[in-house]
Amino acid sequence: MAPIIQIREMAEHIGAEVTLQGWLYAKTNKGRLQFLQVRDGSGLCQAVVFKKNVSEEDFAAAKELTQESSLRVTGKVVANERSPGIPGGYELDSTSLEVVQVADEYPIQPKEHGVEFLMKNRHLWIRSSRQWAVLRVRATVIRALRDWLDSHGFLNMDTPILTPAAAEGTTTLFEIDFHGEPAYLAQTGQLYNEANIFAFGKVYCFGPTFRAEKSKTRRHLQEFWMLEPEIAFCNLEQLMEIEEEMISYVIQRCLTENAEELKVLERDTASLQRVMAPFPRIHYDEAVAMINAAAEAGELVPGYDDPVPAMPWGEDFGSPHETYIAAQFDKPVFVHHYPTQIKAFYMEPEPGRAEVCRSVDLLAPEGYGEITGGSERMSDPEKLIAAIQAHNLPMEPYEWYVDLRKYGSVVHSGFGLGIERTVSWICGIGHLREAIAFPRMLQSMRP
RNA sequence: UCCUCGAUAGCUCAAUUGGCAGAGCAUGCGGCUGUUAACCGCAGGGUUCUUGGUUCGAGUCCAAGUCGAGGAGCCA
Repeated sequence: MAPIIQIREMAEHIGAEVTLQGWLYAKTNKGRLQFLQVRDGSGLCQAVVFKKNVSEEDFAAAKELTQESSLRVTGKVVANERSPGIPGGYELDSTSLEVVQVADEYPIQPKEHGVEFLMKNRHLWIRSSRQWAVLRVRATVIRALRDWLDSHGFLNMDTPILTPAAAEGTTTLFEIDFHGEPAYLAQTGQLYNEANIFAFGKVYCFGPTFRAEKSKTRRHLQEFWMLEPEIAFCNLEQLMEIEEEMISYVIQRCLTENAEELKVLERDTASLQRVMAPFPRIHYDEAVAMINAAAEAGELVPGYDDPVPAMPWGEDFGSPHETYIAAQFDKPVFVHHYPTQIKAFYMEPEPGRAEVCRSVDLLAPEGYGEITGGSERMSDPEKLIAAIQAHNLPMEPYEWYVDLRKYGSVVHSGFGLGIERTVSWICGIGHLREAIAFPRMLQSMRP
């Protein structure tokens, strides 16, 4: 019996007889010669079936195979420059074939399809090579993030998904019935992580978060995965260093571990190779000045036909503003010190200039938008209570949160990183829905 | 919530001013020893999103609705 191997390891078996097990991705029938494109989850390999090299029955069986039929195919691994595949350059010179199931007529063809059709068939679409590549990059991103954090003294702490109150008060939440009491699906684990750091120093949580926003754009999902590190004895400047080191590491890991996937996606890797710390940093004041200078000069938003709109100091950036700012740099750019009034209550105001706070967003290049948002947290209990009251939030749900500042309060900071946005950026794809296997979007949660 | 666009064969699309419903791919049958979304021949495949209206005549024009896409706001 030939050993069963994964297509990814073909190169290590040149000249050997092996068995591949997988599904038929595509087939070309040339009469006495058939080319079977077999995918097994790890890659894609062409199995060549010559009539004279296999039994009558096996040759006939190969002829009956439809797209996505499951099979096992045995043969000799041959290096051949002409062979397509992931990775390319190897093929299987088949000697025998076992059909597991002949698939029904498969709806997705190797050609252009519309979004609606593909989303309706998402359970099948994930088998297609582009989707397969994106989701493998996603796995690498998550693995690399965890590796970096785990090896830099962070402890993984899981935070609750069922929560009694809004963490930030502003965003729309999914309300559920917690045995007669209203509860909400978490939109962040941050407040709990702030408790965790006083026990463990440096922590991160990673899990799904939920936003019931009426957003219907390529940059929004109703359910997305967020990584949230939180660090004790860490100020805003130190936070930015952590972010840029971690993200540079993740990009470089993807470049080495997912070279084949990025090739499938036809991603321009030169722009990713530039993503090395340090990243440029600009103050909110500076960003507003850049935007208004561009607006005055009549510059267009990169990628759009609309001019950059002017904005008054004190407002949050609109989507066109973010796109314009990010396009001025060839690396991700930090924008820090946003106006206090547009940010969450727990952010530390800048000493001596309380109208701005010690917050920072990281904007990805190429129009991929905000991929992290973070800040130095308020560490004085009296100021925190005042902030909660100023935002008209109820005191009771935050009592434990204020408590943290009474027993050994320290300067601390943290941020959240959106996984789907990061994956979309790395893969160069146009919509977040492709960066998660089964996206939840406004008016769409099937399959 | 607002703005813009769209819906025709299983899929992707075409159909001139309102005048016979079309093609490619997929499917079935046949052919082919190097295909890369192969190619060649033959065949089958339609409630033109729904409802109403205008007209001798509507895929095409009008109205309402449904569904989808892109964008704004908000955000990661």
